[in-house]
Amino acid sequence: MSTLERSPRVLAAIESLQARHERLTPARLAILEVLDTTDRHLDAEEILEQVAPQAPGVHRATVYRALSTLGDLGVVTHTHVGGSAMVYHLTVADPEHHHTAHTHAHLKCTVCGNVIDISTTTLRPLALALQRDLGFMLQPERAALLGTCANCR
Amino acid sequence: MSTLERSPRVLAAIESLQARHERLTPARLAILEVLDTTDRHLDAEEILEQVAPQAPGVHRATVYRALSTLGDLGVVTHTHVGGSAMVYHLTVADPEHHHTAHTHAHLKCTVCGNVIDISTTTLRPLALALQRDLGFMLQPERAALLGTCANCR
DNA sequence: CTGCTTGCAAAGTGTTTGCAGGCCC
DNA sequence: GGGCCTGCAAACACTTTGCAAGCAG
Repeated sequence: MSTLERSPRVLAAIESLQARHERLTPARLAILEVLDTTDRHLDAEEILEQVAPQAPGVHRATVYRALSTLGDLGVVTHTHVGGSAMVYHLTVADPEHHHTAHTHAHLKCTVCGNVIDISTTTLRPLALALQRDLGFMLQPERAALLGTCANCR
Repeated sequence: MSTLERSPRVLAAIESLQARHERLTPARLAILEVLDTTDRHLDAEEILEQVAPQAPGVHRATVYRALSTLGDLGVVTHTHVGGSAMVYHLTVADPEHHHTAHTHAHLKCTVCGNVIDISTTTLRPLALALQRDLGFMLQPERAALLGTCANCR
């Protein structure tokens, strides 16, 4: 009764899987739906917990392997934000206009640990400067910027 | 014969230790000198290796504990650059003009793994924007920016 | 059926901690 | 000589991997 409603983002992810002849397994589907449902950034452990009701018995290692595969496909983005575990989220924002996928960078408050998303457009000037001066091509969606958030100042 | 030459940076660090009534042990001194000597960013394992000749028998756990203490003192800065181990370096650039200590941010190439230092002045516009728009106070020296370096493009 | 995926368990990194003894101040 | 610091070993958090069985296509 819950597998009937599939969000466009999950459908797009499934298409990506099939386009690359990757198999659509219960574990992978459950992970995609967990990532689609949440608005937070989840680490592997949290994903495992939230996958359990949908697909009982899914193993920790399977979560890691699935996330790795989905990451290779570009369906999922992983970010390592200072000190803690890797966090994952869906890459695709809109299947129809995937060229406008709204990627984002991450701020992490070193006090409360919260992760704040910021649009990559905020980083564009910096990215251009780095490219111009150093030939360094920034991947803004994988940037992890540490600091103190407004609440914790 | 090797402990005779102590760089100003190490001397400043020792002063900081003593000012806080922290003890100057062989392990701590050796770590400071290793960090002072190198121009790279070392992780705990590398520090351990390089400390060995100076202070044989120093244990891994001691390195971590010393780095933690030195970090609390502000003498050492630690940065967690995407995916790999924490890296450490001396904070103080110049004991005479410590208000001009040349802090830096870190770029990491996701292909070759190299860490590139950039001056925090490059990040100033971004820092100001984040502060203005979100009240987020960026700590530029702990920023870890991922991307592709000029060589690996 | 074929072989990609999974579950399980074990190993692999990177880091922290409890405890008894040692050494700095 | 008091108490911080260390060595040791074990625990810890996170992630990867070898292998045999399972299921998607």
